[in-house]
Amino acid sequence: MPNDETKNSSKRDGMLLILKALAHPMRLKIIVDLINDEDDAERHCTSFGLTVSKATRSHHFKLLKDVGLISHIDRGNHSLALLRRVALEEEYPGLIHLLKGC
Amino acid sequence: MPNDETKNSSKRDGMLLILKALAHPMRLKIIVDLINDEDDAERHCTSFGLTVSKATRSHHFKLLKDVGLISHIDRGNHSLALLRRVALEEEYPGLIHLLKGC
DNA sequence: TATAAGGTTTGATAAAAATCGAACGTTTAG
DNA sequence: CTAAACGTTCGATTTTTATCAAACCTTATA
Repeated sequence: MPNDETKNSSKRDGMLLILKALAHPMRLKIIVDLINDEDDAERHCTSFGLTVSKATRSHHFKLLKDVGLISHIDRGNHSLALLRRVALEEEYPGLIHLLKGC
Repeated sequence: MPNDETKNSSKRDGMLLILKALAHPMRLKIIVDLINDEDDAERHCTSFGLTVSKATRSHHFKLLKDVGLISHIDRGNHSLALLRRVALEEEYPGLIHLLKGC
């Protein structure tokens, strides 16, 4: 059974990944846009107005998915992003509210 | 008068700086330690158990101060860090609570 | 099924951050 | 006042992250 130090440290590691993922202007914009869309609609990856190559765009969405901020529906020639709102609220309570105003 | 887009974007810029500052294991540990110290004591920069050179340590504390997470009292041969708890709670409500558990 | 329209992966390059040693500054102790 | 102790700044290096073009993959459509 892990002691408190271990528990805290692993929890902090997860938080660190989230913070790293958010610490980039494009990725932060994506997440904030998704948060501010109350309808929780699936969004095309191209619908965020990002002015980078598709390779770079793909890189950022993969990163956001890998840390659990979004789920990512891959339909081959069609890529959709969806905020993991409920899961995030449970795992990192307050995170969404913190970013909401941005 | 700035429109919403401008307002949001500058608010997001501030948030981005905070997120970047927190997106490093040492800096996150420093802030979480300060948050979990309910007494809001001033802490020696050496008291966080960071295993880096003093130049690097100084670099991280400067960064945390520059984004407003801590205030930094420089007494020449003595450096103290203090969480800007009230200001942070006002400017980024929920941030401290979010990090508290880590 | 062939082709077009995305998205992803790979490999290379560019940009940003972290790190350290050395030189310097400031305070305190002797 | 001098030396010791500690923090900061500077310059150079290393490590990490971001970026893109090209090749490839997946789906939809003619």
